[in-house]
Amino acid sequence: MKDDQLAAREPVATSEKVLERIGHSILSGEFEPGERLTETDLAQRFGVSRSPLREALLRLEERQLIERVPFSGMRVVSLDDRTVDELYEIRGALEGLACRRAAAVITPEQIAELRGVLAQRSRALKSTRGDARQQPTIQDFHILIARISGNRELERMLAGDIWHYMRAQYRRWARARERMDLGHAEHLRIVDALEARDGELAEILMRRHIVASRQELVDAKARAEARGAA
Amino acid sequence: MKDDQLAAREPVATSEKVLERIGHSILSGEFEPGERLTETDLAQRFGVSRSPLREALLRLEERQLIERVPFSGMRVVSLDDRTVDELYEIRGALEGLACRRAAAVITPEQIAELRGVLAQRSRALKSTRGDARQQPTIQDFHILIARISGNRELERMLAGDIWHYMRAQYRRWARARERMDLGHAEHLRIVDALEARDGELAEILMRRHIVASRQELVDAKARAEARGAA
DNA sequence: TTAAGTCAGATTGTACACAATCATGGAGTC
DNA sequence: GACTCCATGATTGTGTACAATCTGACTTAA
Repeated sequence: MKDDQLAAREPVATSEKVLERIGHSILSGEFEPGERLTETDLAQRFGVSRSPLREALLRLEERQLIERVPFSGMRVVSLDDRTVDELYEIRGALEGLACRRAAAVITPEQIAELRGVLAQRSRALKSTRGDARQQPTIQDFHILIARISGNRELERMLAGDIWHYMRAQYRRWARARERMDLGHAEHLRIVDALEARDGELAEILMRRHIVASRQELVDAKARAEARGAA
Repeated sequence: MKDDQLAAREPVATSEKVLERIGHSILSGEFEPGERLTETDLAQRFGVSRSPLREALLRLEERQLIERVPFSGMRVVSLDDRTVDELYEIRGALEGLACRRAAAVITPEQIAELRGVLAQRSRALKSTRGDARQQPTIQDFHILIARISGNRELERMLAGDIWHYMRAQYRRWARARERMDLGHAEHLRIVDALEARDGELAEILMRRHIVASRQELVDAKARAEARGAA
């Protein structure tokens, strides 16, 4: 069962199904960033009419996964370095807030749950030899903190597609696993701070963690470009 | 000219025009929160077909201004107290970030611009006798800081409709002007901090300012309910 | 050679008809 | 009397045809 909560009913309408499919195609990299899309092609490709397809595309546009220009065409969003920087900065502020609030209300059971997620992720990391594409619990840790904070709007915001998309572009370059181990240590320290009910510290640690993640992305991209063409 | 920047082209498509109209109707309170809407009625009302109307409604749903349930109906979102609390908390974190970053890069010209906005608002406040509905520059101050911060995604986020809608519900109760004067003083202190390039202080002041605004909303609503039916 | 103008092709935007689904009310039964 | 079932109306979801708009190439003239 996937719907963790809040009655996420299975999609019955065609538009919902095609929305999930296209969204997944973008997030998984099946559609390249910047790739041009046409309604007719997509409709044929997915075997649906243009009407439900359009609905899906409009939603994706509102979620900033595709860009459209009237009467002209549409394309998959390509996040440039500046935008990724900006998004990471926003994410740091939001997750910092989540940590601060979570520290005030967290229960022992929830602490155990957080540690469980980290342990599961650590195991999965070893078994798959660091293949980042098969980590189902990476962002679960962050989302879980947001949920513990009790701020549903914050949780909803941090669960948005744009963040997944941002991370997806990261996976393209990051084959190295050093960062993963470092990240794991940082995660543990965040949980420690939450357990100590030190909201201020937890917020600072989370902000640093996100800054470090962003820095690793920059470095990984630089290395990749140095290998590729320079 | 309204398009401040970024080539906000005038809408040519019917769906864009009807989107603006419905959005304005919701934000202005012409459509009550919780009011039920039907596609057929709205289509007749605005003299358009259901197709462009549906596009507008889908966008509004993604922006959390209306709620839809498949095959059943749709209604204008009604923000309950808890949600407003959560949104204010998020807004505080985001605007705090904007202040922190703006302090690092602000120019004397931009400081003057901020003071200009405050002065204009102060004048408007006197001339219209504190009628909150005719304040075109209230949120301009906040958006301007976000713009100065240089984080375009942050600016886009803080310019979202949901925040306008949240404030709109506030205007319903707030006729008193004490809060406006207090808010004015707080705004001035924020600008002072920005001018001193004290990002940390600016962030703290902005967070407090938003907490105070939220508190005033709670009090105003309590007073209104006490007057009305209690 | 370059520039503007125009025309065709492609693509999106809109309208309308029909199908799928849901909610409400009443009839029937236990 | 309360409950279940079913039919009917209302509402949204989908398919298809057509109109509006844009892009790019080709022509033509300076």
